Amino acid sequence: MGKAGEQHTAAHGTERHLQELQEQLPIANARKQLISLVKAHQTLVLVGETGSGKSTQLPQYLYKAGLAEGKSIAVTQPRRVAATAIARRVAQEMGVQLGAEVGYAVRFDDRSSTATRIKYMTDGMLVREALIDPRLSRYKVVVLDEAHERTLPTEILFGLMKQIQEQRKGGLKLIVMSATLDAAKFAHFFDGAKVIYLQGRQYPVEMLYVSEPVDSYLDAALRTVVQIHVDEPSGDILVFLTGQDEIETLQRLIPERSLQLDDAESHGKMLVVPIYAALQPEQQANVFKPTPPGMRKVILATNIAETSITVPGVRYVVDPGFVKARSYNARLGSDSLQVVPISKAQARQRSGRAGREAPGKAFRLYTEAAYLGLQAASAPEIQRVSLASLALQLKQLGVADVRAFPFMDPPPPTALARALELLLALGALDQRGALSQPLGAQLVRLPLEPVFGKVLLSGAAMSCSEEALSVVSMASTDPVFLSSRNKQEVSTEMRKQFMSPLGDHITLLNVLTSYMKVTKSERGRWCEERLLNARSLRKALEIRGQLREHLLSLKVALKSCGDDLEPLRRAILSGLFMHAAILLPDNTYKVIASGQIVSIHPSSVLSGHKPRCIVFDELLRTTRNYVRNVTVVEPAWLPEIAPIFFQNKGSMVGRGH
DNA sequence: GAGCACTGC
Repeated sequence: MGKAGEQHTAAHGTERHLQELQEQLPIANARKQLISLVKAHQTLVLVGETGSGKSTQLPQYLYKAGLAEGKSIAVTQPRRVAATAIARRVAQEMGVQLGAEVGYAVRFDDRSSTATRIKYMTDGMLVREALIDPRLSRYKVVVLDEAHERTLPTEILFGLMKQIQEQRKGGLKLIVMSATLDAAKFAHFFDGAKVIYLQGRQYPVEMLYVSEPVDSYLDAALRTVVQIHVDEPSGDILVFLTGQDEIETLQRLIPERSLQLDDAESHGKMLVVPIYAALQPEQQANVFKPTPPGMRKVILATNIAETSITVPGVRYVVDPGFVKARSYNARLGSDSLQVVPISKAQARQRSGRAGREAPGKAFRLYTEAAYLGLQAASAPEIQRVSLASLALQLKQLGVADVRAFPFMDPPPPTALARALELLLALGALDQRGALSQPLGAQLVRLPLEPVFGKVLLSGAAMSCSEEALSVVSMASTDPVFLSSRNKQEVSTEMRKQFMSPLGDHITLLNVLTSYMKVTKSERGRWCEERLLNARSLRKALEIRGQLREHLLSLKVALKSCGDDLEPLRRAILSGLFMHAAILLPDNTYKVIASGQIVSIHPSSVLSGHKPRCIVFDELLRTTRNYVRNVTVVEPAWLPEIAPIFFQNKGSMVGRGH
């Protein structure tokens, strides 16, 4: 096909860049100014480009200037790796032991002590600390980094900080750090906080757009990769795709296409490496291996390469402009996963990946007009997810009326109403809407969605805490059964040895129970032979251990129900009753709570079976409404286990045929 | 009888 690539044209420079903004400084030159600004203002909004050093340098400046006043500086990050990596680097720069003056705290890993004065942590960890100490009294300064990502915990911290600042009357400084231009919004929310811009260390990236919209972005991506390979000097190519399927397709097509190229007209061979979250760790490691001489690496990535993973050596980015995003329908209580256009902020983030080490080029497989038509940023998480856990935490934080909490962007009223209804139905709230004792108070301590917390606590009450621990831990991790189209039959065969006619939860329990009996050194191989995701199982076991500790501290007896799994299934129902469904004559199911018609997902062990009544974890809308992770229950249990909820639905259960 | 992006406590 020679050089017949996409027609790309250069951008005309209409994009507003940080460089054009006033007061922009390299952080080292701004040191004194920053310190005095923090002294003078209660809240500061810091906009820093990539590589501005704001996350590593600023906390050190403030600490050395004595602004912690004997207390500590908390720096939050949305991701564990960032929190731990930055803490290590800062400890090294300051020449102190990690865990002494500088430390970090993330789930399963606490490297902090009473001596820690600069504490890096995930935003969720700071929320956990606030649940115990709502005034965050051990901190003098809180830094909310990557605020533009608008994660659910950071969202809570925004409102909480506003409240604490009133209570502590200037006793707590807040610094909001953002990589994008949302500064005005943050500043406005925090009553006109001072905004500072910091210069970064990023090389220029040339933006290239297609001149006409493309029919198929996958085709266009393939052609563009080949075009770059033929026309451009050395440097690796990063392609953003929406999922495993697309990655596997291009993984097959790129080598086929490159066979048709003469080595003379291109720069050696292309080495195609995939990267996505579900990929096994050993294969993930391939993206970090240096590109062999005379070759060009083509990285096929999901969104994981947008923020979580930085691949070295990338000079060219190919961006089709789409992402697979989850959205939550509060009214129906269902999720859907759809391929949608990215936002301008995401487009900038993606193209920025070409300029980490040298000037680069970004090939956008959409027109410049299309770019200008994208929404500025994707909707914050709070607009897109179930708010049950958030509402529960706000109650613990002393917010009597969660609707009146100072949200930066208020969540949809229906979503908040649904969350409160669910908490009431679970028994986590009393009739006045306060946290119930002891259930509500126990649920808020557990690092689980409230529905799964309820499963666990009911399991404990029904003398099957050991089994409930396993079920809930397995439900909290990524799928354990590896799925790849080519290994389909083997995978199904392997699953049989764990399969239970009682459903997926019991099947998952069987997997974890077997896994726990395997010696540590054998576990990797054991998983490999059975096509099980080793990482998921390792994580499930970690979660299980942590939850077990929680049960012990709640003084809950740890018991096993042995072979009689009825109490366990009742426990599962006691948390998931909103997701109970009854068989209809046409072999579909009707969700009792919402009236939705659903089918059992073909990946479920119950697919093809027709139990009269089921409960499930998740309702996903794709080609149909599918439910996943399903357990068989008895219709008669419904009014026993959730009497208030099923009082008026009794007749419907009876009709269940 | 399909096909799930990514985080986190």
